[in-house]
Amino acid sequence: MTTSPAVPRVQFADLDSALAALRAAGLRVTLARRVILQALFAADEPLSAEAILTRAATPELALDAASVYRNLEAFEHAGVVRHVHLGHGAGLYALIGEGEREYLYCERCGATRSLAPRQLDEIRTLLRERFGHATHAFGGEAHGAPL
Amino acid sequence: MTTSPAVPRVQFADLDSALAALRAAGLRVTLARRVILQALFAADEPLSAEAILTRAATPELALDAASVYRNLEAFEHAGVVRHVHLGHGAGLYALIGEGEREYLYCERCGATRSLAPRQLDEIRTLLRERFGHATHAFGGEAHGAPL
DNA sequence: TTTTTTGCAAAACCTTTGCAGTTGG
DNA sequence: CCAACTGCAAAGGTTTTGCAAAAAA
Repeated sequence: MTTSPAVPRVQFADLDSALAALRAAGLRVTLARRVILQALFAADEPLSAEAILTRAATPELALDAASVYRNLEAFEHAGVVRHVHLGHGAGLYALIGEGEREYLYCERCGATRSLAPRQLDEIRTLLRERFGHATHAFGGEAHGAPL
Repeated sequence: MTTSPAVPRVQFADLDSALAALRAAGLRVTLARRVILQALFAADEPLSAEAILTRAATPELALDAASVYRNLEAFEHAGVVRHVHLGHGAGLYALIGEGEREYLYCERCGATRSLAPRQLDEIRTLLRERFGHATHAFGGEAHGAPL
């Protein structure tokens, strides 16, 4: 696998729109919230609270786990992130909105495959037809062929 | 909703075949293992370790949580149960084998809908065709119309 | 008898909560 | 200024691990 260091792939929409969503939800924009969102925007996969803490910690900012959890919950209420579980580990948080991704997790090998939401449209339709569910944020787990 | 107390619904195959599977995997058949499996057979939904502990505890048997976890892990290796997560709570354990069920969990209302495995055949096929997964033990989470 | 399994206790994780001090609007 | 937010510390819930006693084969 090769990487393209000159053209960093921008996976999600901009940070400012996420901050605007926070303001719209009546939340204040703080430094802690900025760096948490930046960590999520920089990653192209869901992050655990601990992973966010690690990535957002800088010499000058003493971010605490409690704040990360409290903020992620606030973000979830504001419709900015969603809280998912892949496998048996800690909960993970992923950005919602423009550029949002869906995830397929392999229980056998632990790999996570990132999908565009549209790639699950057929499955969503089938679920709705068969079981009456208008599924959003579909988070299935599969095991079988490695991802 | 009405119940039929006179005809208890037998949801899964027999306890003896599960015990045979344990022996086949080189595990000993102990009283603790018997009562854990009985609790799972008696329930028609996945149970948490704590739920199993509550249901399996009797005045004469001092079953411990550590034993429940150790045994559920052993059962999983032996192919007798599977370990799933529905929502954000504790892990749940469900029987595998004849009479096995699949579960659809509503993130909005918390309800769990039990399905016959065949009811997911179409979705399994679609997943395999689109993403190359021979999914077994499909454990999707959905939210939308209440279950 | 030999190995596995058990209960108990302690620890490891992950997450939540209380509180006094700080910060954003 | 005032309500919202923060770090710190402590607690809560779930799961794992170490070890000597008990039970299965």
